[in-house]
Amino acid sequence: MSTELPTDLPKTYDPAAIEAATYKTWLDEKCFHAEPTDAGEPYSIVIPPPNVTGALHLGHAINNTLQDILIRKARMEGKNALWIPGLDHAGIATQAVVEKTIKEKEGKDRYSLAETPEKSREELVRRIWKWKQQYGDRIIGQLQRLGCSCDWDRQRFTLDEQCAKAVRETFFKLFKDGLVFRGKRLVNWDTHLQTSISNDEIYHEKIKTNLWHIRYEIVDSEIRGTGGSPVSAGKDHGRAARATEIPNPSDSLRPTHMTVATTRPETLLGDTAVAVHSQDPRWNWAIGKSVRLPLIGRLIPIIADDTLVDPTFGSGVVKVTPAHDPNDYAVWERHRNLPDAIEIINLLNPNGTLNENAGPYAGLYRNKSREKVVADLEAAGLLAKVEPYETEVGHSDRSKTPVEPYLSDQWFVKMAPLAEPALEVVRDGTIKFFPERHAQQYLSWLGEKRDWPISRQLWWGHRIPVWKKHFDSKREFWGTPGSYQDEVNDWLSLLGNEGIIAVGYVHDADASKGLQRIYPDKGGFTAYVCPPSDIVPTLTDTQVELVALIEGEGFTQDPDVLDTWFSSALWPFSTLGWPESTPALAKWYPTSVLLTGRDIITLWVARMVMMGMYNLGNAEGRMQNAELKTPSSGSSANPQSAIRNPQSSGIPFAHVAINPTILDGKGERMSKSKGNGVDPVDIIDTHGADALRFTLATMATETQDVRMPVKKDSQGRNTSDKFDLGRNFCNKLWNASRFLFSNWPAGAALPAYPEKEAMSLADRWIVTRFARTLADANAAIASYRFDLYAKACYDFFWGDFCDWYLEIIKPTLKTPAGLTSLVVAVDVLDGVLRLLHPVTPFITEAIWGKLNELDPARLTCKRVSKRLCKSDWARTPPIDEESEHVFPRLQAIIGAIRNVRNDHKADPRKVLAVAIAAPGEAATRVAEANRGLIEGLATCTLRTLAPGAAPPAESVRVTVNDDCDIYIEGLIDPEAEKLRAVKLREEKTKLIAALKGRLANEGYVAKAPPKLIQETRDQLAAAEAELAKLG
RNA sequence: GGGCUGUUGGCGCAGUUGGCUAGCGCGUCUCCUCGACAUGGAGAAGGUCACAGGUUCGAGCCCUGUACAGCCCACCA
Repeated sequence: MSTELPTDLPKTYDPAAIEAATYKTWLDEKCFHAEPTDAGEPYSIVIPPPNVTGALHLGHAINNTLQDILIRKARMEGKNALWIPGLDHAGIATQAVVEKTIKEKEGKDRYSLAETPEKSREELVRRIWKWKQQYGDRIIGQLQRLGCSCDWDRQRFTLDEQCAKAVRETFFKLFKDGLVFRGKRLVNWDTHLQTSISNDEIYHEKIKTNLWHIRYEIVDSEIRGTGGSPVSAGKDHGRAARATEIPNPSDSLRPTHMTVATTRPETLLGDTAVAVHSQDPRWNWAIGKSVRLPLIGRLIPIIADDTLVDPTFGSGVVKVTPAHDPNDYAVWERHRNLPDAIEIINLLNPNGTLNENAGPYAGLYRNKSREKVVADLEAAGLLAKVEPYETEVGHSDRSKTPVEPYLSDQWFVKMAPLAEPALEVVRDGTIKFFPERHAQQYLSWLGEKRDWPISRQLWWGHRIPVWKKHFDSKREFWGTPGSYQDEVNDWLSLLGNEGIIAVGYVHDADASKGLQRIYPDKGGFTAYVCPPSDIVPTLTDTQVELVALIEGEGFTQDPDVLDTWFSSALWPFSTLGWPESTPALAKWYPTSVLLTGRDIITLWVARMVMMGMYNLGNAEGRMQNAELKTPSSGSSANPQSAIRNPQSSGIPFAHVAINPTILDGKGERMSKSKGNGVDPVDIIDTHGADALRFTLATMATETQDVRMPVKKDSQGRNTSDKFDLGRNFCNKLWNASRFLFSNWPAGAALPAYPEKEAMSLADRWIVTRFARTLADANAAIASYRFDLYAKACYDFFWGDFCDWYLEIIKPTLKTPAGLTSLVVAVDVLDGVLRLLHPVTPFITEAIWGKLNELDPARLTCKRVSKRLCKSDWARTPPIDEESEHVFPRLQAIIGAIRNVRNDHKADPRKVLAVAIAAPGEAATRVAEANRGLIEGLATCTLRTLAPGAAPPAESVRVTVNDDCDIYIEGLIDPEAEKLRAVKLREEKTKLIAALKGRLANEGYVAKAPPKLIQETRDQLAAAEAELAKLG
């Protein structure tokens, strides 16, 4: 492997030469594998499982790089660190992609893959598994190229057996607790394929049609109640202002009709209300009255809905067809539990024809029904106006036919009881977001507590473990062998030979009542049963006999599958073996942190918290929840009890770190569907994995998105100059190491680390700087500021270590005296390698190997493992405050001399004579003691002068550190010198004016901290002294 | 429509509880191949911190408003 590096390292770092071999070594030596019995406190992360839809892009690369930084650091800190990798089956997206390729290659749709529908389903699922294998492997390959230190022995897939168990357990638990229910939902219905489709599969087409204005007659009778209060979601619409308080037109002026405009007149057959704005004086007097529905004469209420209705638009009246329009459906939902609740009427058959609710129009297709309705309206004189109109109509991507909003029965999860505790743990700080502002999105979304529709009309996913059977009568139900009602639990059960094989509820024939715990009575009903998860933990293989028992009774399984996010929500514990109580679960749950993008805070993060608390919160956790909800009641409540124990609350993680979104050069989000994703492997090929990782880390600021302009290289790969930053840094690291190695004493081990007294000022300074850097880096990573971590490393290594320290020790390294510095330098390099390893694992591991090769005795030290990834995190060396204070003064002297040289265009090789008049004896001694350092870096010969001594003739003066004069001889360029003096004088004059102004401000002198005022005075004095010297 | 973010030298970005002459990388300009590195070294130029108010002794930072750009979610009878 990489330790077999050639003794003469190549001049330029070549990532390709070491990356693959290094990664293989890590795998071979199981460096990333963790066992619950391993030593160290637990530290764990679960990967946000990438979709198997396609390959990873840079957005995944940044997310996984940051996770790897945390895991590698934790591992080096001696923690029992586990990073669980895995993939998401991504229901809709994956099935759509595979169906599309089948359609393109074979011209078949999913129903015609085999002779029977059931066989076609099996065939499609088989083919998607094949796809999953192919893309899953590619994704894993990408993660490994990136250097991710996942425990590959624990790889999971959201559709694998273990995840299936977690899904079954959770579903049954929810079902049993009455949190899964059957409800109505508008879906996008493809009437041609007779299936629902997702939003992604809809394209919009501009259609020229008409806007029909239809007159509805106002009827004075109230259908129910008083019309209720205006429903308003907007915070500004005053609830206080009642409709009746608004002055109305006098009765005689009130119109007798309302005119509504619609592009779909046929839907009026399903209207169940018309809505107006509560503050609209034209109409609010009518709230609570009714209108007569044209053509069929049904009376429907006039309601107020300030969310739906924009009083400034059109007539200010909107017809409400809850079953056939998403907005109108929202109206129905909003009013559902209010006095002015409205009906919901479905007009559509699955094939797109109107059903019996459409009365005389039943059986007609969309266009035919529209024509007839319009004609009938016209005949009845109820058509006020017809104007041409252009609108966008959603079409199914597959059948190319218009999509209908269609009311269908779906399974839902009741959110309110699950959401409340999940809200509480974020509100009370048990779970923290980084950056904090992202908590807001979580809270506002979860706060709506909208029930979660979990069934999907797909074949790829966890099939819903519910079987149903329709019974015509109670008698028929009791005729089913093994069926009985459970008196205690209030549900029905089916008995097999060995006990209960399923429990469930019955569903009233009246669909609007939903699923309830009622017993079959008159008429027909549907019974829904779910086999308990302890006897049917998965729905595969071994459980088929039990399933057969249920089906033997004439029950059929729901054809739908669960929403992908259902299994994703269980990810933090399903990956650790839940529902079994495994050692891994005990050790690593809750996980330490979740790193993800902000777009899935709602879809994923919130649901993981909910399901974690629901499934793993124990009695103690729940009790604490209860206490928190009523803080005033407990007189003896001590403040400590408010801090919830993460273990008992069941939360899946305490920290949620949100990484920025990567946008392309045009500012658009990278995604597979847009095709603008950049494969990280392309960047790894052009720049190396470490360069990619390092650069991505510097971009992980607290901002919400970063732009990544990419270009094609000569071989057609995507690349970007941005990654030069990381590549150059790696090359610098490589060469600095190479330099130290080339100065290694031949065939000898290094001497012991020197005592402080034996170290030079520069030695002590660089060690101190490293200590500061390490502290900064630790703090940065602890707060998930990966950019600050990378920057601290970069500035220290390049700026301090290479530019200053190595340049200082370079001339002396071959001398015996220089050996001390070499020892210090190598020790700092050792620390730097540890510090950088989490972000640039490959190159640091390679250099580490070389270091061990040169100094095998190192390996006997406890802190050094043969592999850097298994070695200890850097430890903090002592701080030397004196060097920290003095060394920058020497840097300033050198900088000033270099500056003057450059201004005078002196030959860089010309050794100048320089005299320093340091301000005091101590300063003079420091200059003397570091004469070699100054002479070397400023290319000069140095003598020191007593303060105030006469300056050498023909010299250029420059003052640094306020009071240290430097005289540089041998520069004969009066013109340049004059320019310099003029510029300097200008600067000082300006500065003096500013400082004087500040001190003249009475408020400043009176209120600013004294230390600050003194500083200002000192500066003023120095500036005035300098100006005086300039003459 | 709701939520969020950004606006700092040519470009891409830092700037942590307000406090010295606002930093970094790329690019530009001058000089340098002297044995770690030209994916390099030494230096330089370049910014009234989007705009308008306010708070303060003091504002890139805090408050209010405006403009522009963008992201996420929901989408118009």
